[in-house]
Amino acid sequence: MITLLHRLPSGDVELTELDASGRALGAAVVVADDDWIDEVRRREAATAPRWAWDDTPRWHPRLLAAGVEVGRCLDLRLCHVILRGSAATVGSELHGAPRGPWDVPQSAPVATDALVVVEPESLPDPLAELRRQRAAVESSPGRAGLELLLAAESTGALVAAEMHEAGVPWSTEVHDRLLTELLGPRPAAGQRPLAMQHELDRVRAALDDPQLNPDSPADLVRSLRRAGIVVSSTRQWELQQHEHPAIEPLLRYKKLQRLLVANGWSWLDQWVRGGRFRPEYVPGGVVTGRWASSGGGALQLPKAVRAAVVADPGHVLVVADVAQLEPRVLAGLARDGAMAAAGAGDLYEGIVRSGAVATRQEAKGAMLGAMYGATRGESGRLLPRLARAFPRAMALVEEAARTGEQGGVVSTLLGRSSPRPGDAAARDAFPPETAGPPVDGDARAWGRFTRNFVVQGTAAEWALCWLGVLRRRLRAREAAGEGRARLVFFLHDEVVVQAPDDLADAVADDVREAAVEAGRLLFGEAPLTFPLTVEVVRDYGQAG
DNA sequence: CACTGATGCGCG
DNA sequence: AAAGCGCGCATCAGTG
Repeated sequence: MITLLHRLPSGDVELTELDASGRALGAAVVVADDDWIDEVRRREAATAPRWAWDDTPRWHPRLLAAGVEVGRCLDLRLCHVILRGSAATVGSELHGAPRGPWDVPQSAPVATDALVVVEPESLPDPLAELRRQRAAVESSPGRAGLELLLAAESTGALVAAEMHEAGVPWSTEVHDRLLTELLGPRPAAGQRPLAMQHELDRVRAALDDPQLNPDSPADLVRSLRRAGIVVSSTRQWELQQHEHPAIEPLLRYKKLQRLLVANGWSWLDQWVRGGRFRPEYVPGGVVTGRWASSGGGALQLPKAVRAAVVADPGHVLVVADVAQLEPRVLAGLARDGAMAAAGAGDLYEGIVRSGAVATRQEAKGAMLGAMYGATRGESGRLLPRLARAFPRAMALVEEAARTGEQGGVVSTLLGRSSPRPGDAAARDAFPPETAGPPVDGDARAWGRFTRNFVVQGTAAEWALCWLGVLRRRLRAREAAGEGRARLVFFLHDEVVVQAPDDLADAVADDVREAAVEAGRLLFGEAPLTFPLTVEVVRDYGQAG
C-alpha cells in the first residue's frame, strides 16, 4: 500500500491511501501542519506503508528530527526524472514530456531548528503525477527493472537525508593536528603557512624570480619558461616531465596549497559543527545516476584528512568498498562468462591469468580504457587483446559507443537512459529542449560518454541496491534491540557505517551480505561475485 | 563590482 | 599535456 503526502496551499497536509496502481482506497484525510508528523508516526507503526511524496528533502528531515524513521518511500521527483527519460517508457504520457515543474533540482532541506518553518506547497498535483508514473511503469516492457530502480532510488533519497542528519563524526583536534604537521601552525589571515613559504622560497630562488606568484598559472608558466623549463601548463603531470631544482619544491607547494585551500582551517570552520561534517548529498545528481553532493566537497574528501573522521566513544567505523565494481558490472551486463570467471578473485589478476595481458597494471589500464573509450596510448594498444579474451564485454561497450556516436540513447540494466546530445548541459534549465545528433567533432566524445554511461550507471544501481539492503539490515538490528548502527558516508562504491563496538562484526557481515544480495537483485543467479574490503577501524585514515 | 569560463586537482 | 568517463570547488583572468 502507498500513502501519498501532499502539502496543500494552506499548509495543511493531505494523506491519501492508494493501491499499487495509484487508485484511492478511501477518502483523503487532511491534517494541520502541526499534526502530520504524528499521523505519519502512527501509520508507520501500524501499517508501514510506502510513503509517496514530491521530494524527500521536504519531508524526511522533519520526520527524522521528530524521531520518525519511515521504512520505504517513493520520491516522485526522482522517479519522474528517470521515467521521463527512460527508453523503457516509450508510449507513456510521461515519456519525453516537456520539461515542467517536476524537472527541477531537489529542494534544499528544510531547516529543522528554525523557529518558523515556511513549508512550500507540494509540486503540482502529486496524485496525478503518481498515477502517470504508475501507468508508465506498468505498461513498460522493462517493468521489473524500473520497479527496482525506482525503489532503490527512493531509498537512496532516504539514506541521503539520514546521512546528513547523522553527519560524519569529525575530530577538529585531529584535523588541526594534521594540518599543523603538514603546513605549520595556522597562520594569520592572508598569510602563507610556514611550510608553504619554505617551499615557495626555494622555487623563487631556483627560478631566480623573487616576485613569482605561484598561484597564478600564467605567471608561473612565464617564470618557468624564462628558466628554460618549457611547459604549456602548470599541471602536475607536465611539470613532472622536467628535471630542474624548481620542480620538486613547486610540486610540494602545490600539494600543500591544495590541502590548505580545499580542506584547511577555513574548511574546518565552515563545515564542521558540533563534531560533525554534514554535507548535502544529491541523489540522482549525476546523469548516470550517481550521487552528487554540495557543500564541503564531500565526495572529494582527500585521503590526507580522513584520519580526522573518528568514531564516537564506544563506537567503530565499518569501512567497506567494492573491488573493481565497474568491470564486474560490465561482465554481468554483457553476460560475459569468461570475464565473470576472471573475477572470481581479484579481477585484474584473473585477467592476467586468462593470458590476455602480462601484468596486473596492464589489465587495469586496458580495462579502464575499454570502459572509458581509450584509443591511444598504452591502454588503447591493449584493447584488441582484451577483446579477444572477453568478446562479449567488449562488444557491449563498443555497441554503446556506436549508439552514442549516432545520436542514440543507451540505458542501464534497470532502465535509466542517457540524455540526448545537447540535453545534458541543459538538464537544469527549464524549457529549451535542444537535441539532435552530435556534430561530427563531438560524436566521438559523445560515444565515449554513452560507452561509459551504461557501466557507470549500472554500477550506481548496484551501489543503490547495496545501500538499500544494508539500510534494511541495520534497521532490523536496531528493531531487535541489538543497537544502533548508522550509515555516515557513501562514496560511489564505498560505505562507512558507525557502529557500537559490540556490533562491529555483525555490521561487517551485513555489509558483505548486502553486497551479495545487491548482485542477486541485479543479475539473478549469474555467477558473479562482488568482493568487498571490509575494515573495522577507529578512524577513517586507518582504512584503505 | 558581479559574473563567466578556463584552469587545476581532489574523489570515484 | 593526458591518453580515457563522471563529478565539486577554489582561484585566476577576462568581460560586462
